[in-house]
Amino acid sequence: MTEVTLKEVARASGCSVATVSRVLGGTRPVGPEIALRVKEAAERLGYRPNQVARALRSRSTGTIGLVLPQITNPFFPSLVREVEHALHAEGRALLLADCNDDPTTEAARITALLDRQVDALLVIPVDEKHSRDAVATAAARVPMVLLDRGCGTGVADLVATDNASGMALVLEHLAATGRRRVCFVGASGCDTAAVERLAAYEAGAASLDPEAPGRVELGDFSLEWGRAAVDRILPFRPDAVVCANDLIAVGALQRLRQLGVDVPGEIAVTGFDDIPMAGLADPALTTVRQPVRELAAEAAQLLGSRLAGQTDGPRRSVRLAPELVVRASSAPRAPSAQDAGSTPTPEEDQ
Amino acid sequence: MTEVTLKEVARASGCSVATVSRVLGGTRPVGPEIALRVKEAAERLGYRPNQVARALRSRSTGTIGLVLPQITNPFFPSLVREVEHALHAEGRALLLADCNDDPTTEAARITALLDRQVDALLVIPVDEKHSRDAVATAAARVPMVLLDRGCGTGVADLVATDNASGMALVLEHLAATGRRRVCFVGASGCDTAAVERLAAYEAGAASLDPEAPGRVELGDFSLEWGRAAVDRILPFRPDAVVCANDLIAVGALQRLRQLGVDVPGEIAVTGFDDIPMAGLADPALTTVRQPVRELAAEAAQLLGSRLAGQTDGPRRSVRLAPELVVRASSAPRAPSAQDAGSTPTPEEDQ
DNA sequence: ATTTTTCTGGAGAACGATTTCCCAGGCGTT
DNA sequence: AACGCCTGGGAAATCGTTCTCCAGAAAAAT
Repeated sequence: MTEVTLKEVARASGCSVATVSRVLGGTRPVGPEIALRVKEAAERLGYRPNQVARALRSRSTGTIGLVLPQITNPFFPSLVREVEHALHAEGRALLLADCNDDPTTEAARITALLDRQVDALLVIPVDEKHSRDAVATAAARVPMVLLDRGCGTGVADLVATDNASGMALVLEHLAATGRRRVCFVGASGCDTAAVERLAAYEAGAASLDPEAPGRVELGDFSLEWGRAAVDRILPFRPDAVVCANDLIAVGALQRLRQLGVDVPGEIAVTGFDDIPMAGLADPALTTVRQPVRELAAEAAQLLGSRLAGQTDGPRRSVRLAPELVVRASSAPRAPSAQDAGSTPTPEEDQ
Repeated sequence: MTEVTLKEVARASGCSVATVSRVLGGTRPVGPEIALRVKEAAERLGYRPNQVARALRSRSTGTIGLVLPQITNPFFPSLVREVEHALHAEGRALLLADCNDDPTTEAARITALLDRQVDALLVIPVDEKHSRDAVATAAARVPMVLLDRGCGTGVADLVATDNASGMALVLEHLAATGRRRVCFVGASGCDTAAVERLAAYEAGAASLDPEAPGRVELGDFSLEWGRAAVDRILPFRPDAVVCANDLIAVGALQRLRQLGVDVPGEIAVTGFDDIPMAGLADPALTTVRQPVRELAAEAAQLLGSRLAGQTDGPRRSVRLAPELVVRASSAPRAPSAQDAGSTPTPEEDQ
């Protein structure tokens, strides 16, 4: 019933532990008949190498830590899933830490994982500024890849979606479908997703309609904020509401429906992320799909190359292009001319 | 830059590694002045005990493995979150494994975690039958607690929601609000959640209306099935649709809305789990809230007691009572008498 | 035939902590 | 004063691997 160790396999096959280790690990050539005896004995006894002992000796646990703000954020589960699969495919395991959107616990989780001798860290930082210290000191000790969100510059490698081009896709789409008075509902948070999407919106919106830049409202990445923001932007009579993520957008949709506003007839609504809920909203939400699988694969590969010795190259920053998913919430307006009172756009009822 | 070890602390404080270990671990009393020297040196050097070495010696990694079917199933993230917090609160870490709803990869993940010397396993089994072998053999090696779903009897400890009483709450509620022709949309899967909820429905529905047992349709735990199932039960003109989980229910709501059926006016819809999406559906979904935090806490505590030596007691099975969350989707019908044709219930318009 | 290289296998030292065993004093008892 | 007990501390074994030496034999080169 007790654990089968190398020593027992050695005894059973009549040779030394060194030889057994060599046979099983393929480290050095071993005579064919002894190799066979060893393999048989190991098989027969059901030997499984003790990863802890192996880790102690080889100074590598084969474990990767993943620290994220909140697993309950609906964008993360699919990301976690892909990361887990990518890591398991190379024989590594995933230590998961949820830090409740709090930089302090984030720091605590990071040191806890370092104490456990993780080979590397994947971190989705909570806050661009407040996460920085913990991330930087940790990055000095193990390879670290930031995922989905950045954390200052030059602190660690980064794999993230190209928020700017995603937002540009949204604005082009809205422009192409005749929307002119666009508002933005974003988050005032200090994570890079919030910052970059806002910046990209402002850049794009300015070029879209220079003299009448859209109204910008900032709250947090929540459904409740989406609902509340609608009441604050409605007086500006927008014909499109660009939201910084899908949760906000779904909240906005709910409130608009409650107020009897026609979406997409009067107002188009767009999100960002393409969480599962987006396709199920009513109307289905036009959004920007993050390349989740590719993000995970890229992060895993980058991590792998850092672990394989490329530990001192320059910091890499990989941006993956997202994809626009057009759904009902931004469908072109039927020529109902219902909103002729506010901003008459003569070319729309040709 | 290199790792600070016990030996270095010993040298810096002028005593042996044994003494340092005793001071820091509090294993045995040590003279006050030496203890102080040691603590100062450890602090000054920034000593952090190497958990791998500690694990090898003490035969305990402080790591718990969690194996679940699919992290993307919207019920699981909150459960994972609570489990993670409960474990971290006692200084343990969580190794996460997602097995893609496949019993074969589930078995592979379990052995991978065992090879990593996890102290115990938390498993949400994919399938009551096909998961059994892997779970049973693993349970023979480490403490194991099944979470949310069972896996045969007597295989391992179990902490789960009392599905039967949850379903009973739903049926009582529907009966109390005057629903008579109830249909059930469930899952034909072999996990205990599906089985128990179906069984409880059949028991409760029979006692509710003995001569006209409701129609039962079985598919899987998905939104798509919820949509499809609506078309199959509508010919039976139900006034309530009980769904085995929230995903099915939300799918059903969508299809019913598409067909122009009034919910809850004509038909009430209920779900199970209370995933975040439930409160956001339109109409908001009446459902059964699983006590997620309590499930996690109970599982962690049970695991703790097993790890503390209670390894040979009888298998425990803990069932936690869920809570009915009444929302709009099952509101009592306004006395509009719109459905007078199907099942006239004279007492409802008093 | 002798020297050098290669090749195979074993003995044993790490890895970094915990823990057992042992020893040197200090104190109390007879 | 002698003996035993208790206390505080160090030396060393241990956990299960990996890996570096080292020794002997066989093969190759001189």
